[in-house]
Amino acid sequence: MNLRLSNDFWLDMFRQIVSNPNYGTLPPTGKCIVVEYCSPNTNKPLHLGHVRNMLLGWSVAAILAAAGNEVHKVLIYNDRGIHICKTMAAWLAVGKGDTPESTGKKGDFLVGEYYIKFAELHAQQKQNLIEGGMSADEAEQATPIFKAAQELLRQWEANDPKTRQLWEMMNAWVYPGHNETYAKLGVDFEKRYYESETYLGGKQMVESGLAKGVFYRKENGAVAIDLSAEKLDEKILVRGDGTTIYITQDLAAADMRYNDYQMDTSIYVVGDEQNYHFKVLKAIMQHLGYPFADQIYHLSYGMIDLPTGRMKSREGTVVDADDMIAEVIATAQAHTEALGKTEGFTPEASQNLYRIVGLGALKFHLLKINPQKRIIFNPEESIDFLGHTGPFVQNCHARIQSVVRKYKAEHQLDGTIQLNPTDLHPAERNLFVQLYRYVPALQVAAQTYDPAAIADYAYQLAKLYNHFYAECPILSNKDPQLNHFRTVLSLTVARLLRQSMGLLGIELPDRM
RNA sequence: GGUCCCAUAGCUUAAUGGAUAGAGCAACUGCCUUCUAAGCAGUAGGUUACUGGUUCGACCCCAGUUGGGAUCACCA
Repeated sequence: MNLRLSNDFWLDMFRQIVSNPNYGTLPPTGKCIVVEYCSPNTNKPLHLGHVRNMLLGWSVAAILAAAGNEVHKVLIYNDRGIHICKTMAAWLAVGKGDTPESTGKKGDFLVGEYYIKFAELHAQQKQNLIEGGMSADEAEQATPIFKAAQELLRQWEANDPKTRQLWEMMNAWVYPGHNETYAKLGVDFEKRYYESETYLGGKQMVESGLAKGVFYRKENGAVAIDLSAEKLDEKILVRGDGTTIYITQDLAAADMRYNDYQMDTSIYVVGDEQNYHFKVLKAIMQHLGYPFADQIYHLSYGMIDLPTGRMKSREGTVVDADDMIAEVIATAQAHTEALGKTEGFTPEASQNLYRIVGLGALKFHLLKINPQKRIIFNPEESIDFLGHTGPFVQNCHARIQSVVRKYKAEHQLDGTIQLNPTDLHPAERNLFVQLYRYVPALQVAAQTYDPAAIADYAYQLAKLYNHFYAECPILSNKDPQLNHFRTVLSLTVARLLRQSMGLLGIELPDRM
């Protein structure tokens, strides 16, 4: 009796899901959320750490939007500063006028080469100075290449036209390179901020903070705030010489963002090495009385390390995003060909499948893990395509589409379900329950800013479907109503698979 | 030294304070003459780092210990 009532309930629930094309989209909350993710420097290509950052940020934005929020995705470019000037100095020293056009190299990679070149030149020159009798500390600041970089920074800040021109030229090489990587990964930004446009704005905020008595001036003219009540100590906001520092620029950027969006919540997807920085940022914004300050949220994620330790771009030990993407697509191709899955595919369709499966594997691999956990990436070991993976879910979708194609070749699908609840198979009932759990899963993911909750949902759904698929014939029952019902069930599972995996930025192929 | 994060099976991991801690990989056994085997079914593998505490009940909350990581610039 219990079972029967229960089956009635679930069958009714299923009918509602089938007849509601908007199932899984939550009603508007009226809240405006800005998500900043990926804050690259313009002196090198994007690497695997950025990939985690971008996938996480993009996915959280998608989840929040599905949960009924107005979401704006933004990016900030660290396009100025000593790191850029180092690259410029190296290019002036040994670049021989090379450009992406003249070398045929992708712009961000070409610029990145000079960042490494700078480190090499600096190390050499430092060694020479030390051999000449200078102390290591002194030599660190005294190499000709370092001095050239410092001079470029001074000239940049003084608006020297030639320096600005060089800077703009090299940055202009980087942006198309990064854009290509964003496109490959399928991430996008509504608005791009540039530090070169925000870094001066902090001074006004400092003035108003001083006027409000939130900040105070030290003996040497530096401006500070006392955050010892928050266990964050005293923070300097402006140096004794009147120049601003990193935190001040971020305050200015936050202020500018508020002017642009008047958001209720501001999310920063940034690595956990900056936990302290964002605590300070939030505390200062609270002291300054910004309405959204309490809703500043640092979505902190763990670094991706190599088995040998941290990736260091200066030492050339980084895994470049482009290489990673290319490799995972190549691996997808090898697996797919070994399984003979692309018979009858056009070359274009095959390439597209490799791309979808490769990226699916990569994205699922990075998003299924709780963001705060650090990931050790071993380049020797390729990413899995079996078991708890993106391709597992993709394959489930493809086999559903295959069954549905066969049904549609012979019959009409009208979506009506005629089934006696007592005839419900346990595997079918389990699928009903999992379909119903989509909304709670989405709510949890939105509340905790955690795509892993969605990845787990999609995996569970695919796993339950595969069990059903093995247990229950879909097309070969004597009862045509049963065939129809199981096809509708399959279609609905496919829909929720697409919906959930879509929140992770993962496409699902119709054949694989 | 101060602050913060992490620790679950050999490996990677899951679990609003509530049922026998759930998966995947690796290992072993079965299943393609019916819908896609990137799959399914099964075997084996756990003192949830350690010690206490709170609770009717703790992987989960609290305190301490150990191990790993991050951070604490008038750097970014």
